[in-house]
Amino acid sequence: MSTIERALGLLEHFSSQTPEIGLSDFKRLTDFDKGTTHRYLTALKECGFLEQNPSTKAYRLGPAVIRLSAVREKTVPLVQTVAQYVDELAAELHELVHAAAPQARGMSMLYAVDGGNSATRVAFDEAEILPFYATSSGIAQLAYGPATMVEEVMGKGLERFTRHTPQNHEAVDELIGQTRARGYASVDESYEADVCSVAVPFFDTDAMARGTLAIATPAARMTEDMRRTIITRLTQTSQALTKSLGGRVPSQLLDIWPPV
Amino acid sequence: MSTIERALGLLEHFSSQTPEIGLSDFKRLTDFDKGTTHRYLTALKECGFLEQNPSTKAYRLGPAVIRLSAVREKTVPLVQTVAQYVDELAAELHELVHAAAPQARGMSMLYAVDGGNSATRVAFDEAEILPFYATSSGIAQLAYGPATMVEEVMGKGLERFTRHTPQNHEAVDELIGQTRARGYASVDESYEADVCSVAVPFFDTDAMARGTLAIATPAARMTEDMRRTIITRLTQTSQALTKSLGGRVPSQLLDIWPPV
DNA sequence: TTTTGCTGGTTCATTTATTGAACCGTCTTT
DNA sequence: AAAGACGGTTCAATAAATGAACCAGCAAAA
Repeated sequence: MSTIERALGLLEHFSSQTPEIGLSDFKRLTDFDKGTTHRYLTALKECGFLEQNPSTKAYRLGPAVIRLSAVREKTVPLVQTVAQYVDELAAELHELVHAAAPQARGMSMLYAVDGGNSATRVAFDEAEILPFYATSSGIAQLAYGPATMVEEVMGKGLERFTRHTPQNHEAVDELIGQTRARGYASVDESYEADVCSVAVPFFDTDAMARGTLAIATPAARMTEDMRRTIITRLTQTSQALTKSLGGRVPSQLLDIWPPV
Repeated sequence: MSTIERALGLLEHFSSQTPEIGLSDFKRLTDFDKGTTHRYLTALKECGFLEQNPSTKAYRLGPAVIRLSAVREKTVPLVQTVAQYVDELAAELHELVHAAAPQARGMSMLYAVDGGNSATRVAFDEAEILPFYATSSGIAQLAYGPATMVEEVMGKGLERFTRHTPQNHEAVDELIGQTRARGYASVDESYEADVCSVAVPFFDTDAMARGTLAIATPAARMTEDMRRTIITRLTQTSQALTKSLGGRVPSQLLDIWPPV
């Protein structure tokens, strides 16, 4: 792993639970040398990706991420398009609805709405990078994305999250095959205990998965009826979103997904 | 400049005008070796900061900036607070209103609204990093921010943007002094020809400038009356915003700024 | 009050990763 | 057909990165 990747990896430690992180905390989180860590933090700060809280000296995400996010949305307005579809689904089904996009080592959150009105809800963290092989979103992306993404996953070890996490590449391949056969991914309790989800891809102009739409519920609420409703609404929404983005649903899915 | 900083510097080349950039274009923009540039782009892509357009192979900003921006706003909800004040000022004064935050080498855009309803407007680019010494926002930040920021600017060369750009550190010091005396910065036509602006800081709990609010107009529309109105509304809005953020306006400004 | 332990931060001899000139395959232009 | 441009790769030489040891300041424990 290059110096650049090691430094940027520090940014992945921030979340709602850890808004600020000190130098020594970073050392503990990463097992990097403190001097090395300090140099990475200083470089990230110099470029605006981090800033220091003046009173605690702890580091937090800086203005560069706001600026670059605005540039990205201005130039590739994906979140603003996705948002309206996610808002609508969340208002209708009253569960956690989220959109994610692939990056090299997992699915990166784009937009999420917790439409839940129940006492029990699926916890959500926008910092999360969902592993490809252990989540519905990830498996949906692998099933309908470039073959090279599957090859990359097959070349790596599989970290275990719950007792249902796929433990070998054959199991992952089986999930991918299943997803291709039925037009959606549903990998229950594989990444988080007691959480069930369904995900579908949405598509680019080259009919490759550009990202995914997913709905997650506590296991108790994912009845057969609920699952059918979710599948129907996700496949419909994906077709509308793909069309909005000027993308193209691959023909093998047009045969499986009910038309809108 | 470290390898990390050189790599991250590539991200600053994206804007509305350049949504995608190819490897060879990056080489021309940066004068880095093509092999070196490719390695930087690959590392940034691996971490989700860049993605490649499948059809053109050109690079564009990736999903990591969206995710980290969401994390940053969740943990330090500055943009969402600032946005309502900027929206209100833009609707009222019908000019370009923007908020920016400091990073090491300039002011980074947080949020902007072009409230203009005239044929002539100030062009705006959210990718922009405003140099401290040549913009109203930058000078306002230097005047009311940590002394170390002024020292850093004084230790560097001053690039010229227009014929009004301050050409030596004495001139910058004079602008800072003037800003401290009157409670706002107004550095006209120094960064862009024919553009006038006024900026004020807003404050953190330690009474240090956390960022700035600014209004920019074409020179022809910045009449004496307009300037007075802008100054009044900016100082009032900064006090309200600082209060919303739980910050503290320094006492020397409370003597200058009219109370709300 | 003194000692210990923790924080953020710095230094520089040693080590490792980075660098960039030269090269490659593919596609477009002349 | 040849030249030129693109994205991308290789590896000997080079420069940057590394991390153990150290620092000052502050808080906690003895």
